[in-house]
Amino acid sequence: MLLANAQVDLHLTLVDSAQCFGWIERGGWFGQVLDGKPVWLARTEDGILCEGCDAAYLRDYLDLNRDYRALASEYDHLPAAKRAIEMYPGLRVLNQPVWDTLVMFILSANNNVSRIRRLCMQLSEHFGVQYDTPRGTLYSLPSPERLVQCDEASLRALGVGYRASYLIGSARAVIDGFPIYDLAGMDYDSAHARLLALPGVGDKVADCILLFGCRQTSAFPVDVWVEKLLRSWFRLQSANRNALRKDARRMFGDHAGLLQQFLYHAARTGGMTFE
DNA sequence: GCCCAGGAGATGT
DNA sequence: ACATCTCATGGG
Repeated sequence: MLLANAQVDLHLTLVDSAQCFGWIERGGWFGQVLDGKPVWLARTEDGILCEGCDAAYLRDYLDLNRDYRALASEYDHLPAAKRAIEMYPGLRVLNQPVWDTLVMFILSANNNVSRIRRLCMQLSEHFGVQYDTPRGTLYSLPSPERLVQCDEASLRALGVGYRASYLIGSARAVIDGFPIYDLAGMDYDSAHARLLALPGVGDKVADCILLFGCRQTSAFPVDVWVEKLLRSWFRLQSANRNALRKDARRMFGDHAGLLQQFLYHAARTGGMTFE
């Protein structure tokens, strides 16, 4: 299946942007299991080649139904914001399966991108479902049901460290009825507050789950890079990261989180420098 | 050895 | 409400 006129840089969006950690790259093809289906993507001159899922699903996952030029124009009054969006025309903010997003961002706490990716792979290869395809083998992340069967020691053996108990505890909560699939339909403040009940989920991880897994486009994750850029580029003087989160949402509006991804990437990769 | 990484949780004030 | 500590692990 060919997805025509797709304005997306697969390597930038799926690998470099640190909003997901499960895609593997092999010979120009990108592979991951999405909602129980092994998916392979590749760029051609005409668009995105896709094996394993239909066009509507992929368009939604890659957020291709959104006008990112219009997004940039929402920030005409904030030059640094507009510049960051226009600097990366191939970067999109993904709409990912919420459980996978929860697992990945529990792993992300106080961790670096390359190691998060490695832990995600370890977890998938040991406890996920294996899919053999003509292009190679892919592994899903473990389901909540599989994860609660793991003991803490076996997860620590993979290198996840103190996050082992968080993974098991959040899996338990989901099995016991925590409404992860309702978060997308809730107002932001309610959804954010509910997520804090899960072990391993604080203010920042909750915002990542809402932004990358629940279509809550105003969710604004504040990590070390975002704190730095908010103070430097936007002169915010909020006392701490929680206050920065609230002030940034107020300043950037309903699509604050989409902007956040461009700002984060510009700061982390040096596309825009600090003074 | 040190500091850092898409921080969270526990404790003390 | 806010400040401080600890928690694994690998890389620079």
